[in-house]
Amino acid sequence: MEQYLEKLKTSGLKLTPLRRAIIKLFIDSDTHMTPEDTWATVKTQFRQCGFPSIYRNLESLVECGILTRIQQFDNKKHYGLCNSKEDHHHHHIVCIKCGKVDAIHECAITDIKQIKGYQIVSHYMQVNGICEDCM
Amino acid sequence: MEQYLEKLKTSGLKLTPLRRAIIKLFIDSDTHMTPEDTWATVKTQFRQCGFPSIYRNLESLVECGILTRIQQFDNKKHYGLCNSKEDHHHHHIVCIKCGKVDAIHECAITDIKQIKGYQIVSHYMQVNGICEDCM
DNA sequence: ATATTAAATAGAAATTATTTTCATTTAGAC
DNA sequence: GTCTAAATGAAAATAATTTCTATTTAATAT
Repeated sequence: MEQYLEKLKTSGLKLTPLRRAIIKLFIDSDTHMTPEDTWATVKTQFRQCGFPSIYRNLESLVECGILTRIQQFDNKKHYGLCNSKEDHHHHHIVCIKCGKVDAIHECAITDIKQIKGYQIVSHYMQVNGICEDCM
Repeated sequence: MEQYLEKLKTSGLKLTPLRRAIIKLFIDSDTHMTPEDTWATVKTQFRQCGFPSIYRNLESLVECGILTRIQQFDNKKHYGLCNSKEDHHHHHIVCIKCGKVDAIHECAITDIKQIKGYQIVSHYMQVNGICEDCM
């Protein structure tokens, strides 16, 4: 938890009870979640927690590097905890069984200078796999 | 156009006027589009073209390899023409200026056997760049 | 401790995107 | 031409996300 609160502070975001609860939820659940998933759990502790706060916070927490966006092609946003210790470029692997997210530092693109006449600006990579617990 | 119609046939999908128009639109526009973009253009030719047909067809065309899903993190679906000649594993590069999509065959993951105890199942990679025309 | 202030919150309502349902039409095979 | 499963359009429903606004609160300086 400490490392995440540190990131919040660095980004100038306030440590509100809601934010703490969201972060704790991601740490405890160890899976990626949609805004609705998040809200469903958080509202058991904060009876009057609104959707907008969930949506805004999930995005804020991505901005400051605590969460990462996970792609699922199902019309919903998905977020996972970014457990990377380091700050620089990395990707994530997602367990297709339990939804667990892990930072990975393998990256092919850094070696590729030029692609068919394109100038590379950025890239997104998501690896899907099965984690040890789910094998 | 021929190569795409071939893919349709192989997948057992009927060649309807709407499908032909959608494919032609992607060929001509040379950019990725949301269902709404697609509908807006297609309806100039098919006055009574409904949303559901657009949504269904875009997904069908992804299934048979004519289109590919493009990730944009903006709550909309995005589709681009998949111009890969070959059938096997590949990724796409997207021009951040004009939206043009190209197949690329560079792939890092094929070299990586194991990631931190995960068994790799699949991966998605999207490279964003600037194409020659936009440089 | 207390006051201050910009940031964060909840709630309601609005907006936007997507899907379902179903009756009708049509492409492709015979 | 006939047939049949697939595809279509229209309306309505659903689901996801955002906007708006008044209120509250965390963090800072006093």
